[in-house]
Amino acid sequence: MPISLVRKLEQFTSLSDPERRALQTAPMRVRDVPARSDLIAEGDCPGDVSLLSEGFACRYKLLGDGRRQIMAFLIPGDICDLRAFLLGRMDHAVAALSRCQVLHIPHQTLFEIIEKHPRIGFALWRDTMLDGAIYRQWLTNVGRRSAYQRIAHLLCEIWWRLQAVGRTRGDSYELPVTQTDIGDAMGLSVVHVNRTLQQLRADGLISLRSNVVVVLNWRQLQDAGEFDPAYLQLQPQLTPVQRTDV
Amino acid sequence: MPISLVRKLEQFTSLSDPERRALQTAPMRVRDVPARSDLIAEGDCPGDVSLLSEGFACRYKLLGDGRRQIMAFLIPGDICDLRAFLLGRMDHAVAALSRCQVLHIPHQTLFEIIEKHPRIGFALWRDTMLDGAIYRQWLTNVGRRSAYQRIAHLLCEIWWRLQAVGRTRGDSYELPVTQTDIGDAMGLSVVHVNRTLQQLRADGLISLRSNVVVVLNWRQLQDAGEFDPAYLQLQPQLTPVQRTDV
DNA sequence: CGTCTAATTGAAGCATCTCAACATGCGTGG
DNA sequence: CCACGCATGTTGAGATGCTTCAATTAGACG
Repeated sequence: MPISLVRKLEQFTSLSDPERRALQTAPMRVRDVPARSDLIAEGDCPGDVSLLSEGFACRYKLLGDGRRQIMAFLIPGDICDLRAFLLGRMDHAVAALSRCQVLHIPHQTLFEIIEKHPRIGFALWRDTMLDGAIYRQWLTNVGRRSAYQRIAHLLCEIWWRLQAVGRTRGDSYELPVTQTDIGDAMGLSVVHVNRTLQQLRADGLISLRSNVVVVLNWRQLQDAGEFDPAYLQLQPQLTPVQRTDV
Repeated sequence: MPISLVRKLEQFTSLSDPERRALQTAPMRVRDVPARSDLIAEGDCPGDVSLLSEGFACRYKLLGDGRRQIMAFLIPGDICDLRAFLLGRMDHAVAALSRCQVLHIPHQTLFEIIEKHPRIGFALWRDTMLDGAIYRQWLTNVGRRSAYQRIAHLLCEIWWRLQAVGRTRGDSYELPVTQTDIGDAMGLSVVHVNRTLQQLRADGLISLRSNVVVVLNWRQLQDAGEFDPAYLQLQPQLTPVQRTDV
């Protein structure tokens, strides 16, 4: 089921009935976006916030010579442009990697909800802070780890994040992303990503075919990437009931 | 003059008299910290927020093999551990690079101020969002730029940030940081940092001696790093009057 | 089936790293 | 005020992880 703002926020905070109602009754536009198109361009000043409710997207910047750096992968439940709500202009672009569904909430509406329900403001602020934690991990990855370690870490991170929104099936998940995308995210060339993935496969850590990742050896994959999920601030474990959307 | 919380927030938002008063009358502890010591360790759950009012610090993580990644440089006016205010446990450490002075505000106090003055909450949230913008730039640096470009970009960024808090003297500023620190921040070895700095000097872009950076050729330095200060969200220009602290 | 994108492979080059000295500067105790 | 000692900066040389270029193969889709 697509992800709502209520569900998004309840990942981190429990909401009261009035809070939940305020979010549910808010006017909201749904938009479908084709794969490989920009959701938001660098420099945009959107007038509403978009929540990714289905699909895979990324934040990226283009460099002078045309190369690209992907700075984040966005999965269902992630907010694309909270930045513009607070700071106006977007300093980076957001692109759909697969077909996406996006929920739009006018800034004005969101602002009024936060004014009336400050805990929702805190929950969103917390979410911004969590993004920071992910950026720091990525910096560590790109700055100090080998290609092998980086990709291992990335594959772990994505599993955990998808797991929190019910988008995994056991040890496997769909990753609708090209090797070029992985390279642009981890600061590597496609060629090297390709060879590194082959290594990960040869070592029996993962399988990856037609955009489906299967983790075959959790222990080794986590160790390789020095991955510790603590920074993702996930609940100890969501029960199936909590996972049911509102 | 050391930087207060009022001054910090007024970089981005103008405050009303009651808001300013609430911040000024808040109980606050001042602490002096020697260079090269940890302000906050990874895993800490501090009970108050620390604002760096004097000195230079950094956020960092240690890797399994002992290598270090610095994820941010903190300058006067930066908040060290807002993360713990929202998410509890620190996912990284903060170390003083020079001698530092830190202002401590109990979480409880800050929380009450925000409850009473929601705009202060927004201002702090905005600050968190701005940190995100800096992380994204660093990711782009480390992921896709050469050593020469990275360091050029870094030296520009620091000048602009210091300038906003009145810590520059014309085109020069003090950077109490070793070449090892720069390497750990930009994902480079000390040796290569050293050679790259020599190149920047040889090309006449900068001078750097005993921790003093002088930008000799702005145009070339900015071009080299593809630096555009827009992401730092600085006021068009602070007048000397606005710069006067409260 | 042809077309287009993504994945794969080989080979050569280079930016950056590692190791290992050596130089310099600065704070401190004598 | 000098001399020692340690942190920091500098240099040389060899090694390598990753890149680039240039094909080739495999899949997906109308």
